[in-house]
Amino acid sequence: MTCLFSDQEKILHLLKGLSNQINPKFERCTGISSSRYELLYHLYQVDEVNQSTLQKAVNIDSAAITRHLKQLEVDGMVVRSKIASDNRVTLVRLTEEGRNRILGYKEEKVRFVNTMLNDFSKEELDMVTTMLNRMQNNISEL
Amino acid sequence: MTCLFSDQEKILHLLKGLSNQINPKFERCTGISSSRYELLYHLYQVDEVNQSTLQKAVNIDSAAITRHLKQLEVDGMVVRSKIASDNRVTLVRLTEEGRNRILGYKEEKVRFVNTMLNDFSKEELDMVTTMLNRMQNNISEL
DNA sequence: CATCAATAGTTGACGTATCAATTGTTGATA
DNA sequence: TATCAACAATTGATACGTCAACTATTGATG
Repeated sequence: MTCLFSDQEKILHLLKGLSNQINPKFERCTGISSSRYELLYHLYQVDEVNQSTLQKAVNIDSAAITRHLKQLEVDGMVVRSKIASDNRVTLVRLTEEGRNRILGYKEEKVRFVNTMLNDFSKEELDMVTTMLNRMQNNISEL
Repeated sequence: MTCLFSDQEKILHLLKGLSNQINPKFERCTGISSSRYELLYHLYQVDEVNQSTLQKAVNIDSAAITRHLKQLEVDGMVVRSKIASDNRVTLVRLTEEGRNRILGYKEEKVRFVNTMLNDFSKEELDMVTTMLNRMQNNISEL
């Protein structure tokens, strides 16, 4: 089965395939979805934020943010509260429970990424990073 | 807003963000989803295949394959037929219509990938390709 | 001060991917 | 030949992400 894709096209295919595989595997390995993890981990660092800055940090649609946070609140990982000075915004913060659990997830995540990037040198890591960033920039205004 | 992620973790984040952006943009630019495109394009090359080999080529879940092909059949891009020698398999092939349309999509796709990889040298393309392949291998048995 | 554009968050509709379970068929083997 | 494991395709449940439309609030400008 020959492949008539150009090099460029192959990269698109690879990218798609890789990230389709990552999500389920990440969750199986760590016990949490990668989006949820990023939300929690960001909260871990900043203590308290409103949703829209959280949205920018994690870079997924705000509709998805709302739904994730609602579920994380049900799960007791997160509390949401209104702020008096501006009734539009809702602040989000980790609960004690969430703060504790995130540490376990973090460990599993590190194990996961280390497996994935197991044989990568420091230089290679830098290279992929900048390349992925360049791709992102190149399509950012489409 | 400082970022306490390790280099490895950033790559995961980038990968996710990139591929989340790619899918909607690809569809806006080309007029077809990237999965559908890959299915059609593969069919264009092989003339006729059964679904499971198509599934392996495109590398998405067989449930998704079934649904895509059903819709593509409704859209008149594809025909599915049974084979006498083995009643389990269904063969898929492009219609004339599909065969014509894929060419237009192909052009738009090439334009899209060229934009995304606009400033990449041949060496860089090779490098990303092998790196993405390595990552895929590294997580393949998780 | 009234109006109106901008902002924060939410909801609904939709597309797509996964996994698990199911149906129907085939082929090997006891 | 009857049984049973393997296989192809399908379906149902679930999760995630996007976009577009909507609500409520805020703040600036006439």
